Amino acid sequence: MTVTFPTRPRRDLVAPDVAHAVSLAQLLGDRSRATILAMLADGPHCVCEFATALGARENNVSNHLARLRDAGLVRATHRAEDGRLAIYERDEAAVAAARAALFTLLR
Amino acid sequence: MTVTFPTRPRRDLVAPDVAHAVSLAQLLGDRSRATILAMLADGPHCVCEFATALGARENNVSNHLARLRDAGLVRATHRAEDGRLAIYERDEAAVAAARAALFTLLR
DNA sequence: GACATATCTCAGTCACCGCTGAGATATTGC
DNA sequence: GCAATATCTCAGCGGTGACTGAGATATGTC
Repeated sequence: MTVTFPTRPRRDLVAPDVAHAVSLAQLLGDRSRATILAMLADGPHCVCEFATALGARENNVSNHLARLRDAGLVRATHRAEDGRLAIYERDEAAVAAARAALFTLLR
Repeated sequence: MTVTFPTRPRRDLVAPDVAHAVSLAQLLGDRSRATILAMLADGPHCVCEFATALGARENNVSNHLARLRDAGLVRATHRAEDGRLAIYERDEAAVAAARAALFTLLR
């Protein structure tokens, strides 16, 4: 049920801890990173594919991928066919956890 | 089903449009705004309550609320008891739409 | 009316973050 | 070995955005 506003403002309210959800939202709040995550929903991609689709430089994309890696949302693998390519894929468990954290904010 | 990485990188990939989800994530990517939205899940609050809970100044909170208002996520009302108080409540339809947009990013 | 309270607006400042440029590493193909 | 390709790292620059300070408005209280 929804609580109605009391007669007088309350001064004892405690701010909920939103730090985790905020850091996730900051990651999603960039066009490049959001696009990367959306593209990864359809399967793995290499850095050069992101760079082409985004119209961005590869070192720029690499920086964004490092942020996503640090957050655990994606991981890099290498294929035997061409060891130069860094193939990125989503960590589905981490993505599900991120979904849950953001939904808690907007529950 | 998940698509595996092809033999060669593709150069014809198109970046999906994530603009709306990104702007929402930017709104959530700030501790003050995220806290405000989380507090509003339990019912309406006035500006001074947010300011106290956040340890922030009221003009600062007012600025954040203006951002959330512009995005349509919250709206302000005034009670008859004290017309000075601006009581904020969430727009549940807009919040649901925001949830859906962010879910699309992490689908 | 005078004062206090609650909120809003906006210009100015400062810190953070994304992009660039340069250079390094590793792998493949000739 | 040498050149090309793919990626990574990092310092530096510039723009965006959050916080502050000052002032305005509106309402409530005495």
